[in-house]
Amino acid sequence: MLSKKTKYGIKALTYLARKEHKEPVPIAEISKSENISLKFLESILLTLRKNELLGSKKGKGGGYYLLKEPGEIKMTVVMRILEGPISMVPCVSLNFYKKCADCPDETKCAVHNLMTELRDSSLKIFRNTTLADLCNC
Amino acid sequence: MLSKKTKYGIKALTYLARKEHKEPVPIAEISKSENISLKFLESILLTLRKNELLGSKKGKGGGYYLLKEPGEIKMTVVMRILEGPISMVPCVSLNFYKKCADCPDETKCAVHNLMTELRDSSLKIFRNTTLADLCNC
DNA sequence: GTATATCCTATCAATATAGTAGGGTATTAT
DNA sequence: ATAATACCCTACTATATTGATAGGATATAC
Repeated sequence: MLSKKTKYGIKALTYLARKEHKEPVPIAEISKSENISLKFLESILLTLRKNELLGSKKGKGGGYYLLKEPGEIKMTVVMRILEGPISMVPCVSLNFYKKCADCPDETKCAVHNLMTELRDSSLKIFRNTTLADLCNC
Repeated sequence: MLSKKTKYGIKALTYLARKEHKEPVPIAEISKSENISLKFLESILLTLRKNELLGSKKGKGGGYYLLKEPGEIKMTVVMRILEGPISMVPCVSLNFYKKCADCPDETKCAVHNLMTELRDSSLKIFRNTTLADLCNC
């Protein structure tokens, strides 16, 4: 299952991307528009800022804004920040690889091979999709 | 993340599929060979039996066996039994559809559209992969 | 200085996961 | 028949994650 964190994060990013002007958008505005709990959204946007997807401005007239053009933001990056590894098992992860304790030979493991295929197809989609693509829905 | 339940289930099914003869295989044998906790594996095989993927025979010389040819068992079926819906969000699920409470228009939802694409590519893989394919690793 | 808004930490209830424990029941070989 | 084998079922538990909520600290515009 996709976590609400990721779901809300993508929705928030899309909301920001749809704004043509680059002025900071307050959390409350996104929260209201997208029906997301304010405090929960706050922590999500904080994560996105710490991972250098968003910039922020404090005080009156402050809020969050994209640091790059929507067309420059790939979903691989977004997914890894919010949801974690693209792979469903650590033994096929490119960025978070970890050997299975129970599995003597990865190349002969059915799970490993199936999940490798799955990861490849997921990666293909996430790599070829940017925030800009998601705005044209 | 893929649950251990699914991981172990697939490994067990593959183990059974690799046996050429059709004699029942005791849980203990699979458990030992695949390094899976006996009791946990027991509950997994029980699930697979209840979902008509496996048959069982009690008593001495008993055990579990496949009810169909490995080439007849698609991974869509296996995954839905063990892991649940293929889709990462209910609003794009074919078999477990549920509308999102927070989302007024699915067709304009970035998450919905991204996850639909993802589901399609996952389905394609699971539909085109049978147990027989996983044995040739 | 006050209203606005982000930033940061801590807490919490609910749920799922990955088992473990222990016994009960059915079947089969002998 | 009976002992051995293996399935069947229920309940429990420890741990982690999720999806929040609460409260205050800090920065900025006016």
